[in-house]
Amino acid sequence: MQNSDAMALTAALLAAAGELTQRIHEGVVARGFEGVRPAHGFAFTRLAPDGATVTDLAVHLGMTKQAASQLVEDLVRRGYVERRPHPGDARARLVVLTEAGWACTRAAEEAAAEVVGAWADALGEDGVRVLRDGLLRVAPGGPIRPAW
Amino acid sequence: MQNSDAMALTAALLAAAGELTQRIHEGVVARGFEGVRPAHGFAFTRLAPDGATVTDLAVHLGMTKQAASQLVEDLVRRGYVERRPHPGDARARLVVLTEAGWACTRAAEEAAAEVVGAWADALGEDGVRVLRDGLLRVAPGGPIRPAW
DNA sequence: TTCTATGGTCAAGCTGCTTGACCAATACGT
DNA sequence: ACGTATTGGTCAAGCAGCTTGACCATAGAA
Repeated sequence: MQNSDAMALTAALLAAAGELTQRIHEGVVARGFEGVRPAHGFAFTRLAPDGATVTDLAVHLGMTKQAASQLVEDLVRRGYVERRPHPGDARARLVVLTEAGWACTRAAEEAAAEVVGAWADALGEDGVRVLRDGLLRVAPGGPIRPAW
Repeated sequence: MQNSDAMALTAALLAAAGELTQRIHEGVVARGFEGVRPAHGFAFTRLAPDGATVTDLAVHLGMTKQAASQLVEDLVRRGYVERRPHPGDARARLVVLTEAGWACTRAAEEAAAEVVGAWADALGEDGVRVLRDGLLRVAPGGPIRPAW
């Protein structure tokens, strides 16, 4: 295994991650959701089950809570989430998806499934599974946010 | 294949790409090269063989030529590259690595090989190869720059 | 020659993030 | 109970890295 192969793997990983993210984003936009950034999508996946606090979001997205707070404020203005009082902690506020937020989340999942489906045509369902499992074994809990 | 699996694959890809990039960067810093960003590394891989123009770099990095020009200016100040007159085109300037630039490139390759080596311990050499080949088949020429 | 395209830089502006300061509510120690 | 430290959240200012727009010099085509 040459050193240069390691760089090639890095480039391939970035290319695949970037392409997938970008195409999902395009799919979401094509479904009529404008003004959303990929980062919003990753926020949605954390908010989806039962909502989360700003601090939770910050940890999940790998940014400061101030930045997460700004992101939430942005999503509130766009109508995708709302802040509700937190049951059991008067300091905290529970950020939950609105109906529009849920619709956008579903759109993202559809778009993602579409792209990955195309990948499955090239690699086979098993190939995709192997890919995903390998990645999970090799970088469990890696940062969602890109390093540069 | 569930929709949510597609999102899991996306997350896994970003995690792996982010972790690899980050660890290479740490390895480079640990080898004594400070003030370099991952983006610089990807610039180096384009400059490595025989140098390149600012416009070439911009295309390779997926940014405007103004941004690439700023990046080059930064690298010049740090002593990693220098601008030479372009043989055969008086408008263009050939950006080439200095000795420090080459040293930094080698350091990055070493660091990358180190991390990927650890991955090979978990997946086997073949597993890593399968990973890389799958990625290349699925996203050839994808963007090096992350989408968010 | 003249007209257009290309390589490069300067300047200004914007976006998404950071650091720093601060307030309100909670948890802990005594 | 009380005082102190910790935690959740926001406001404000600043910064890094990128963008758009304008411009100049050289190159290539008509």
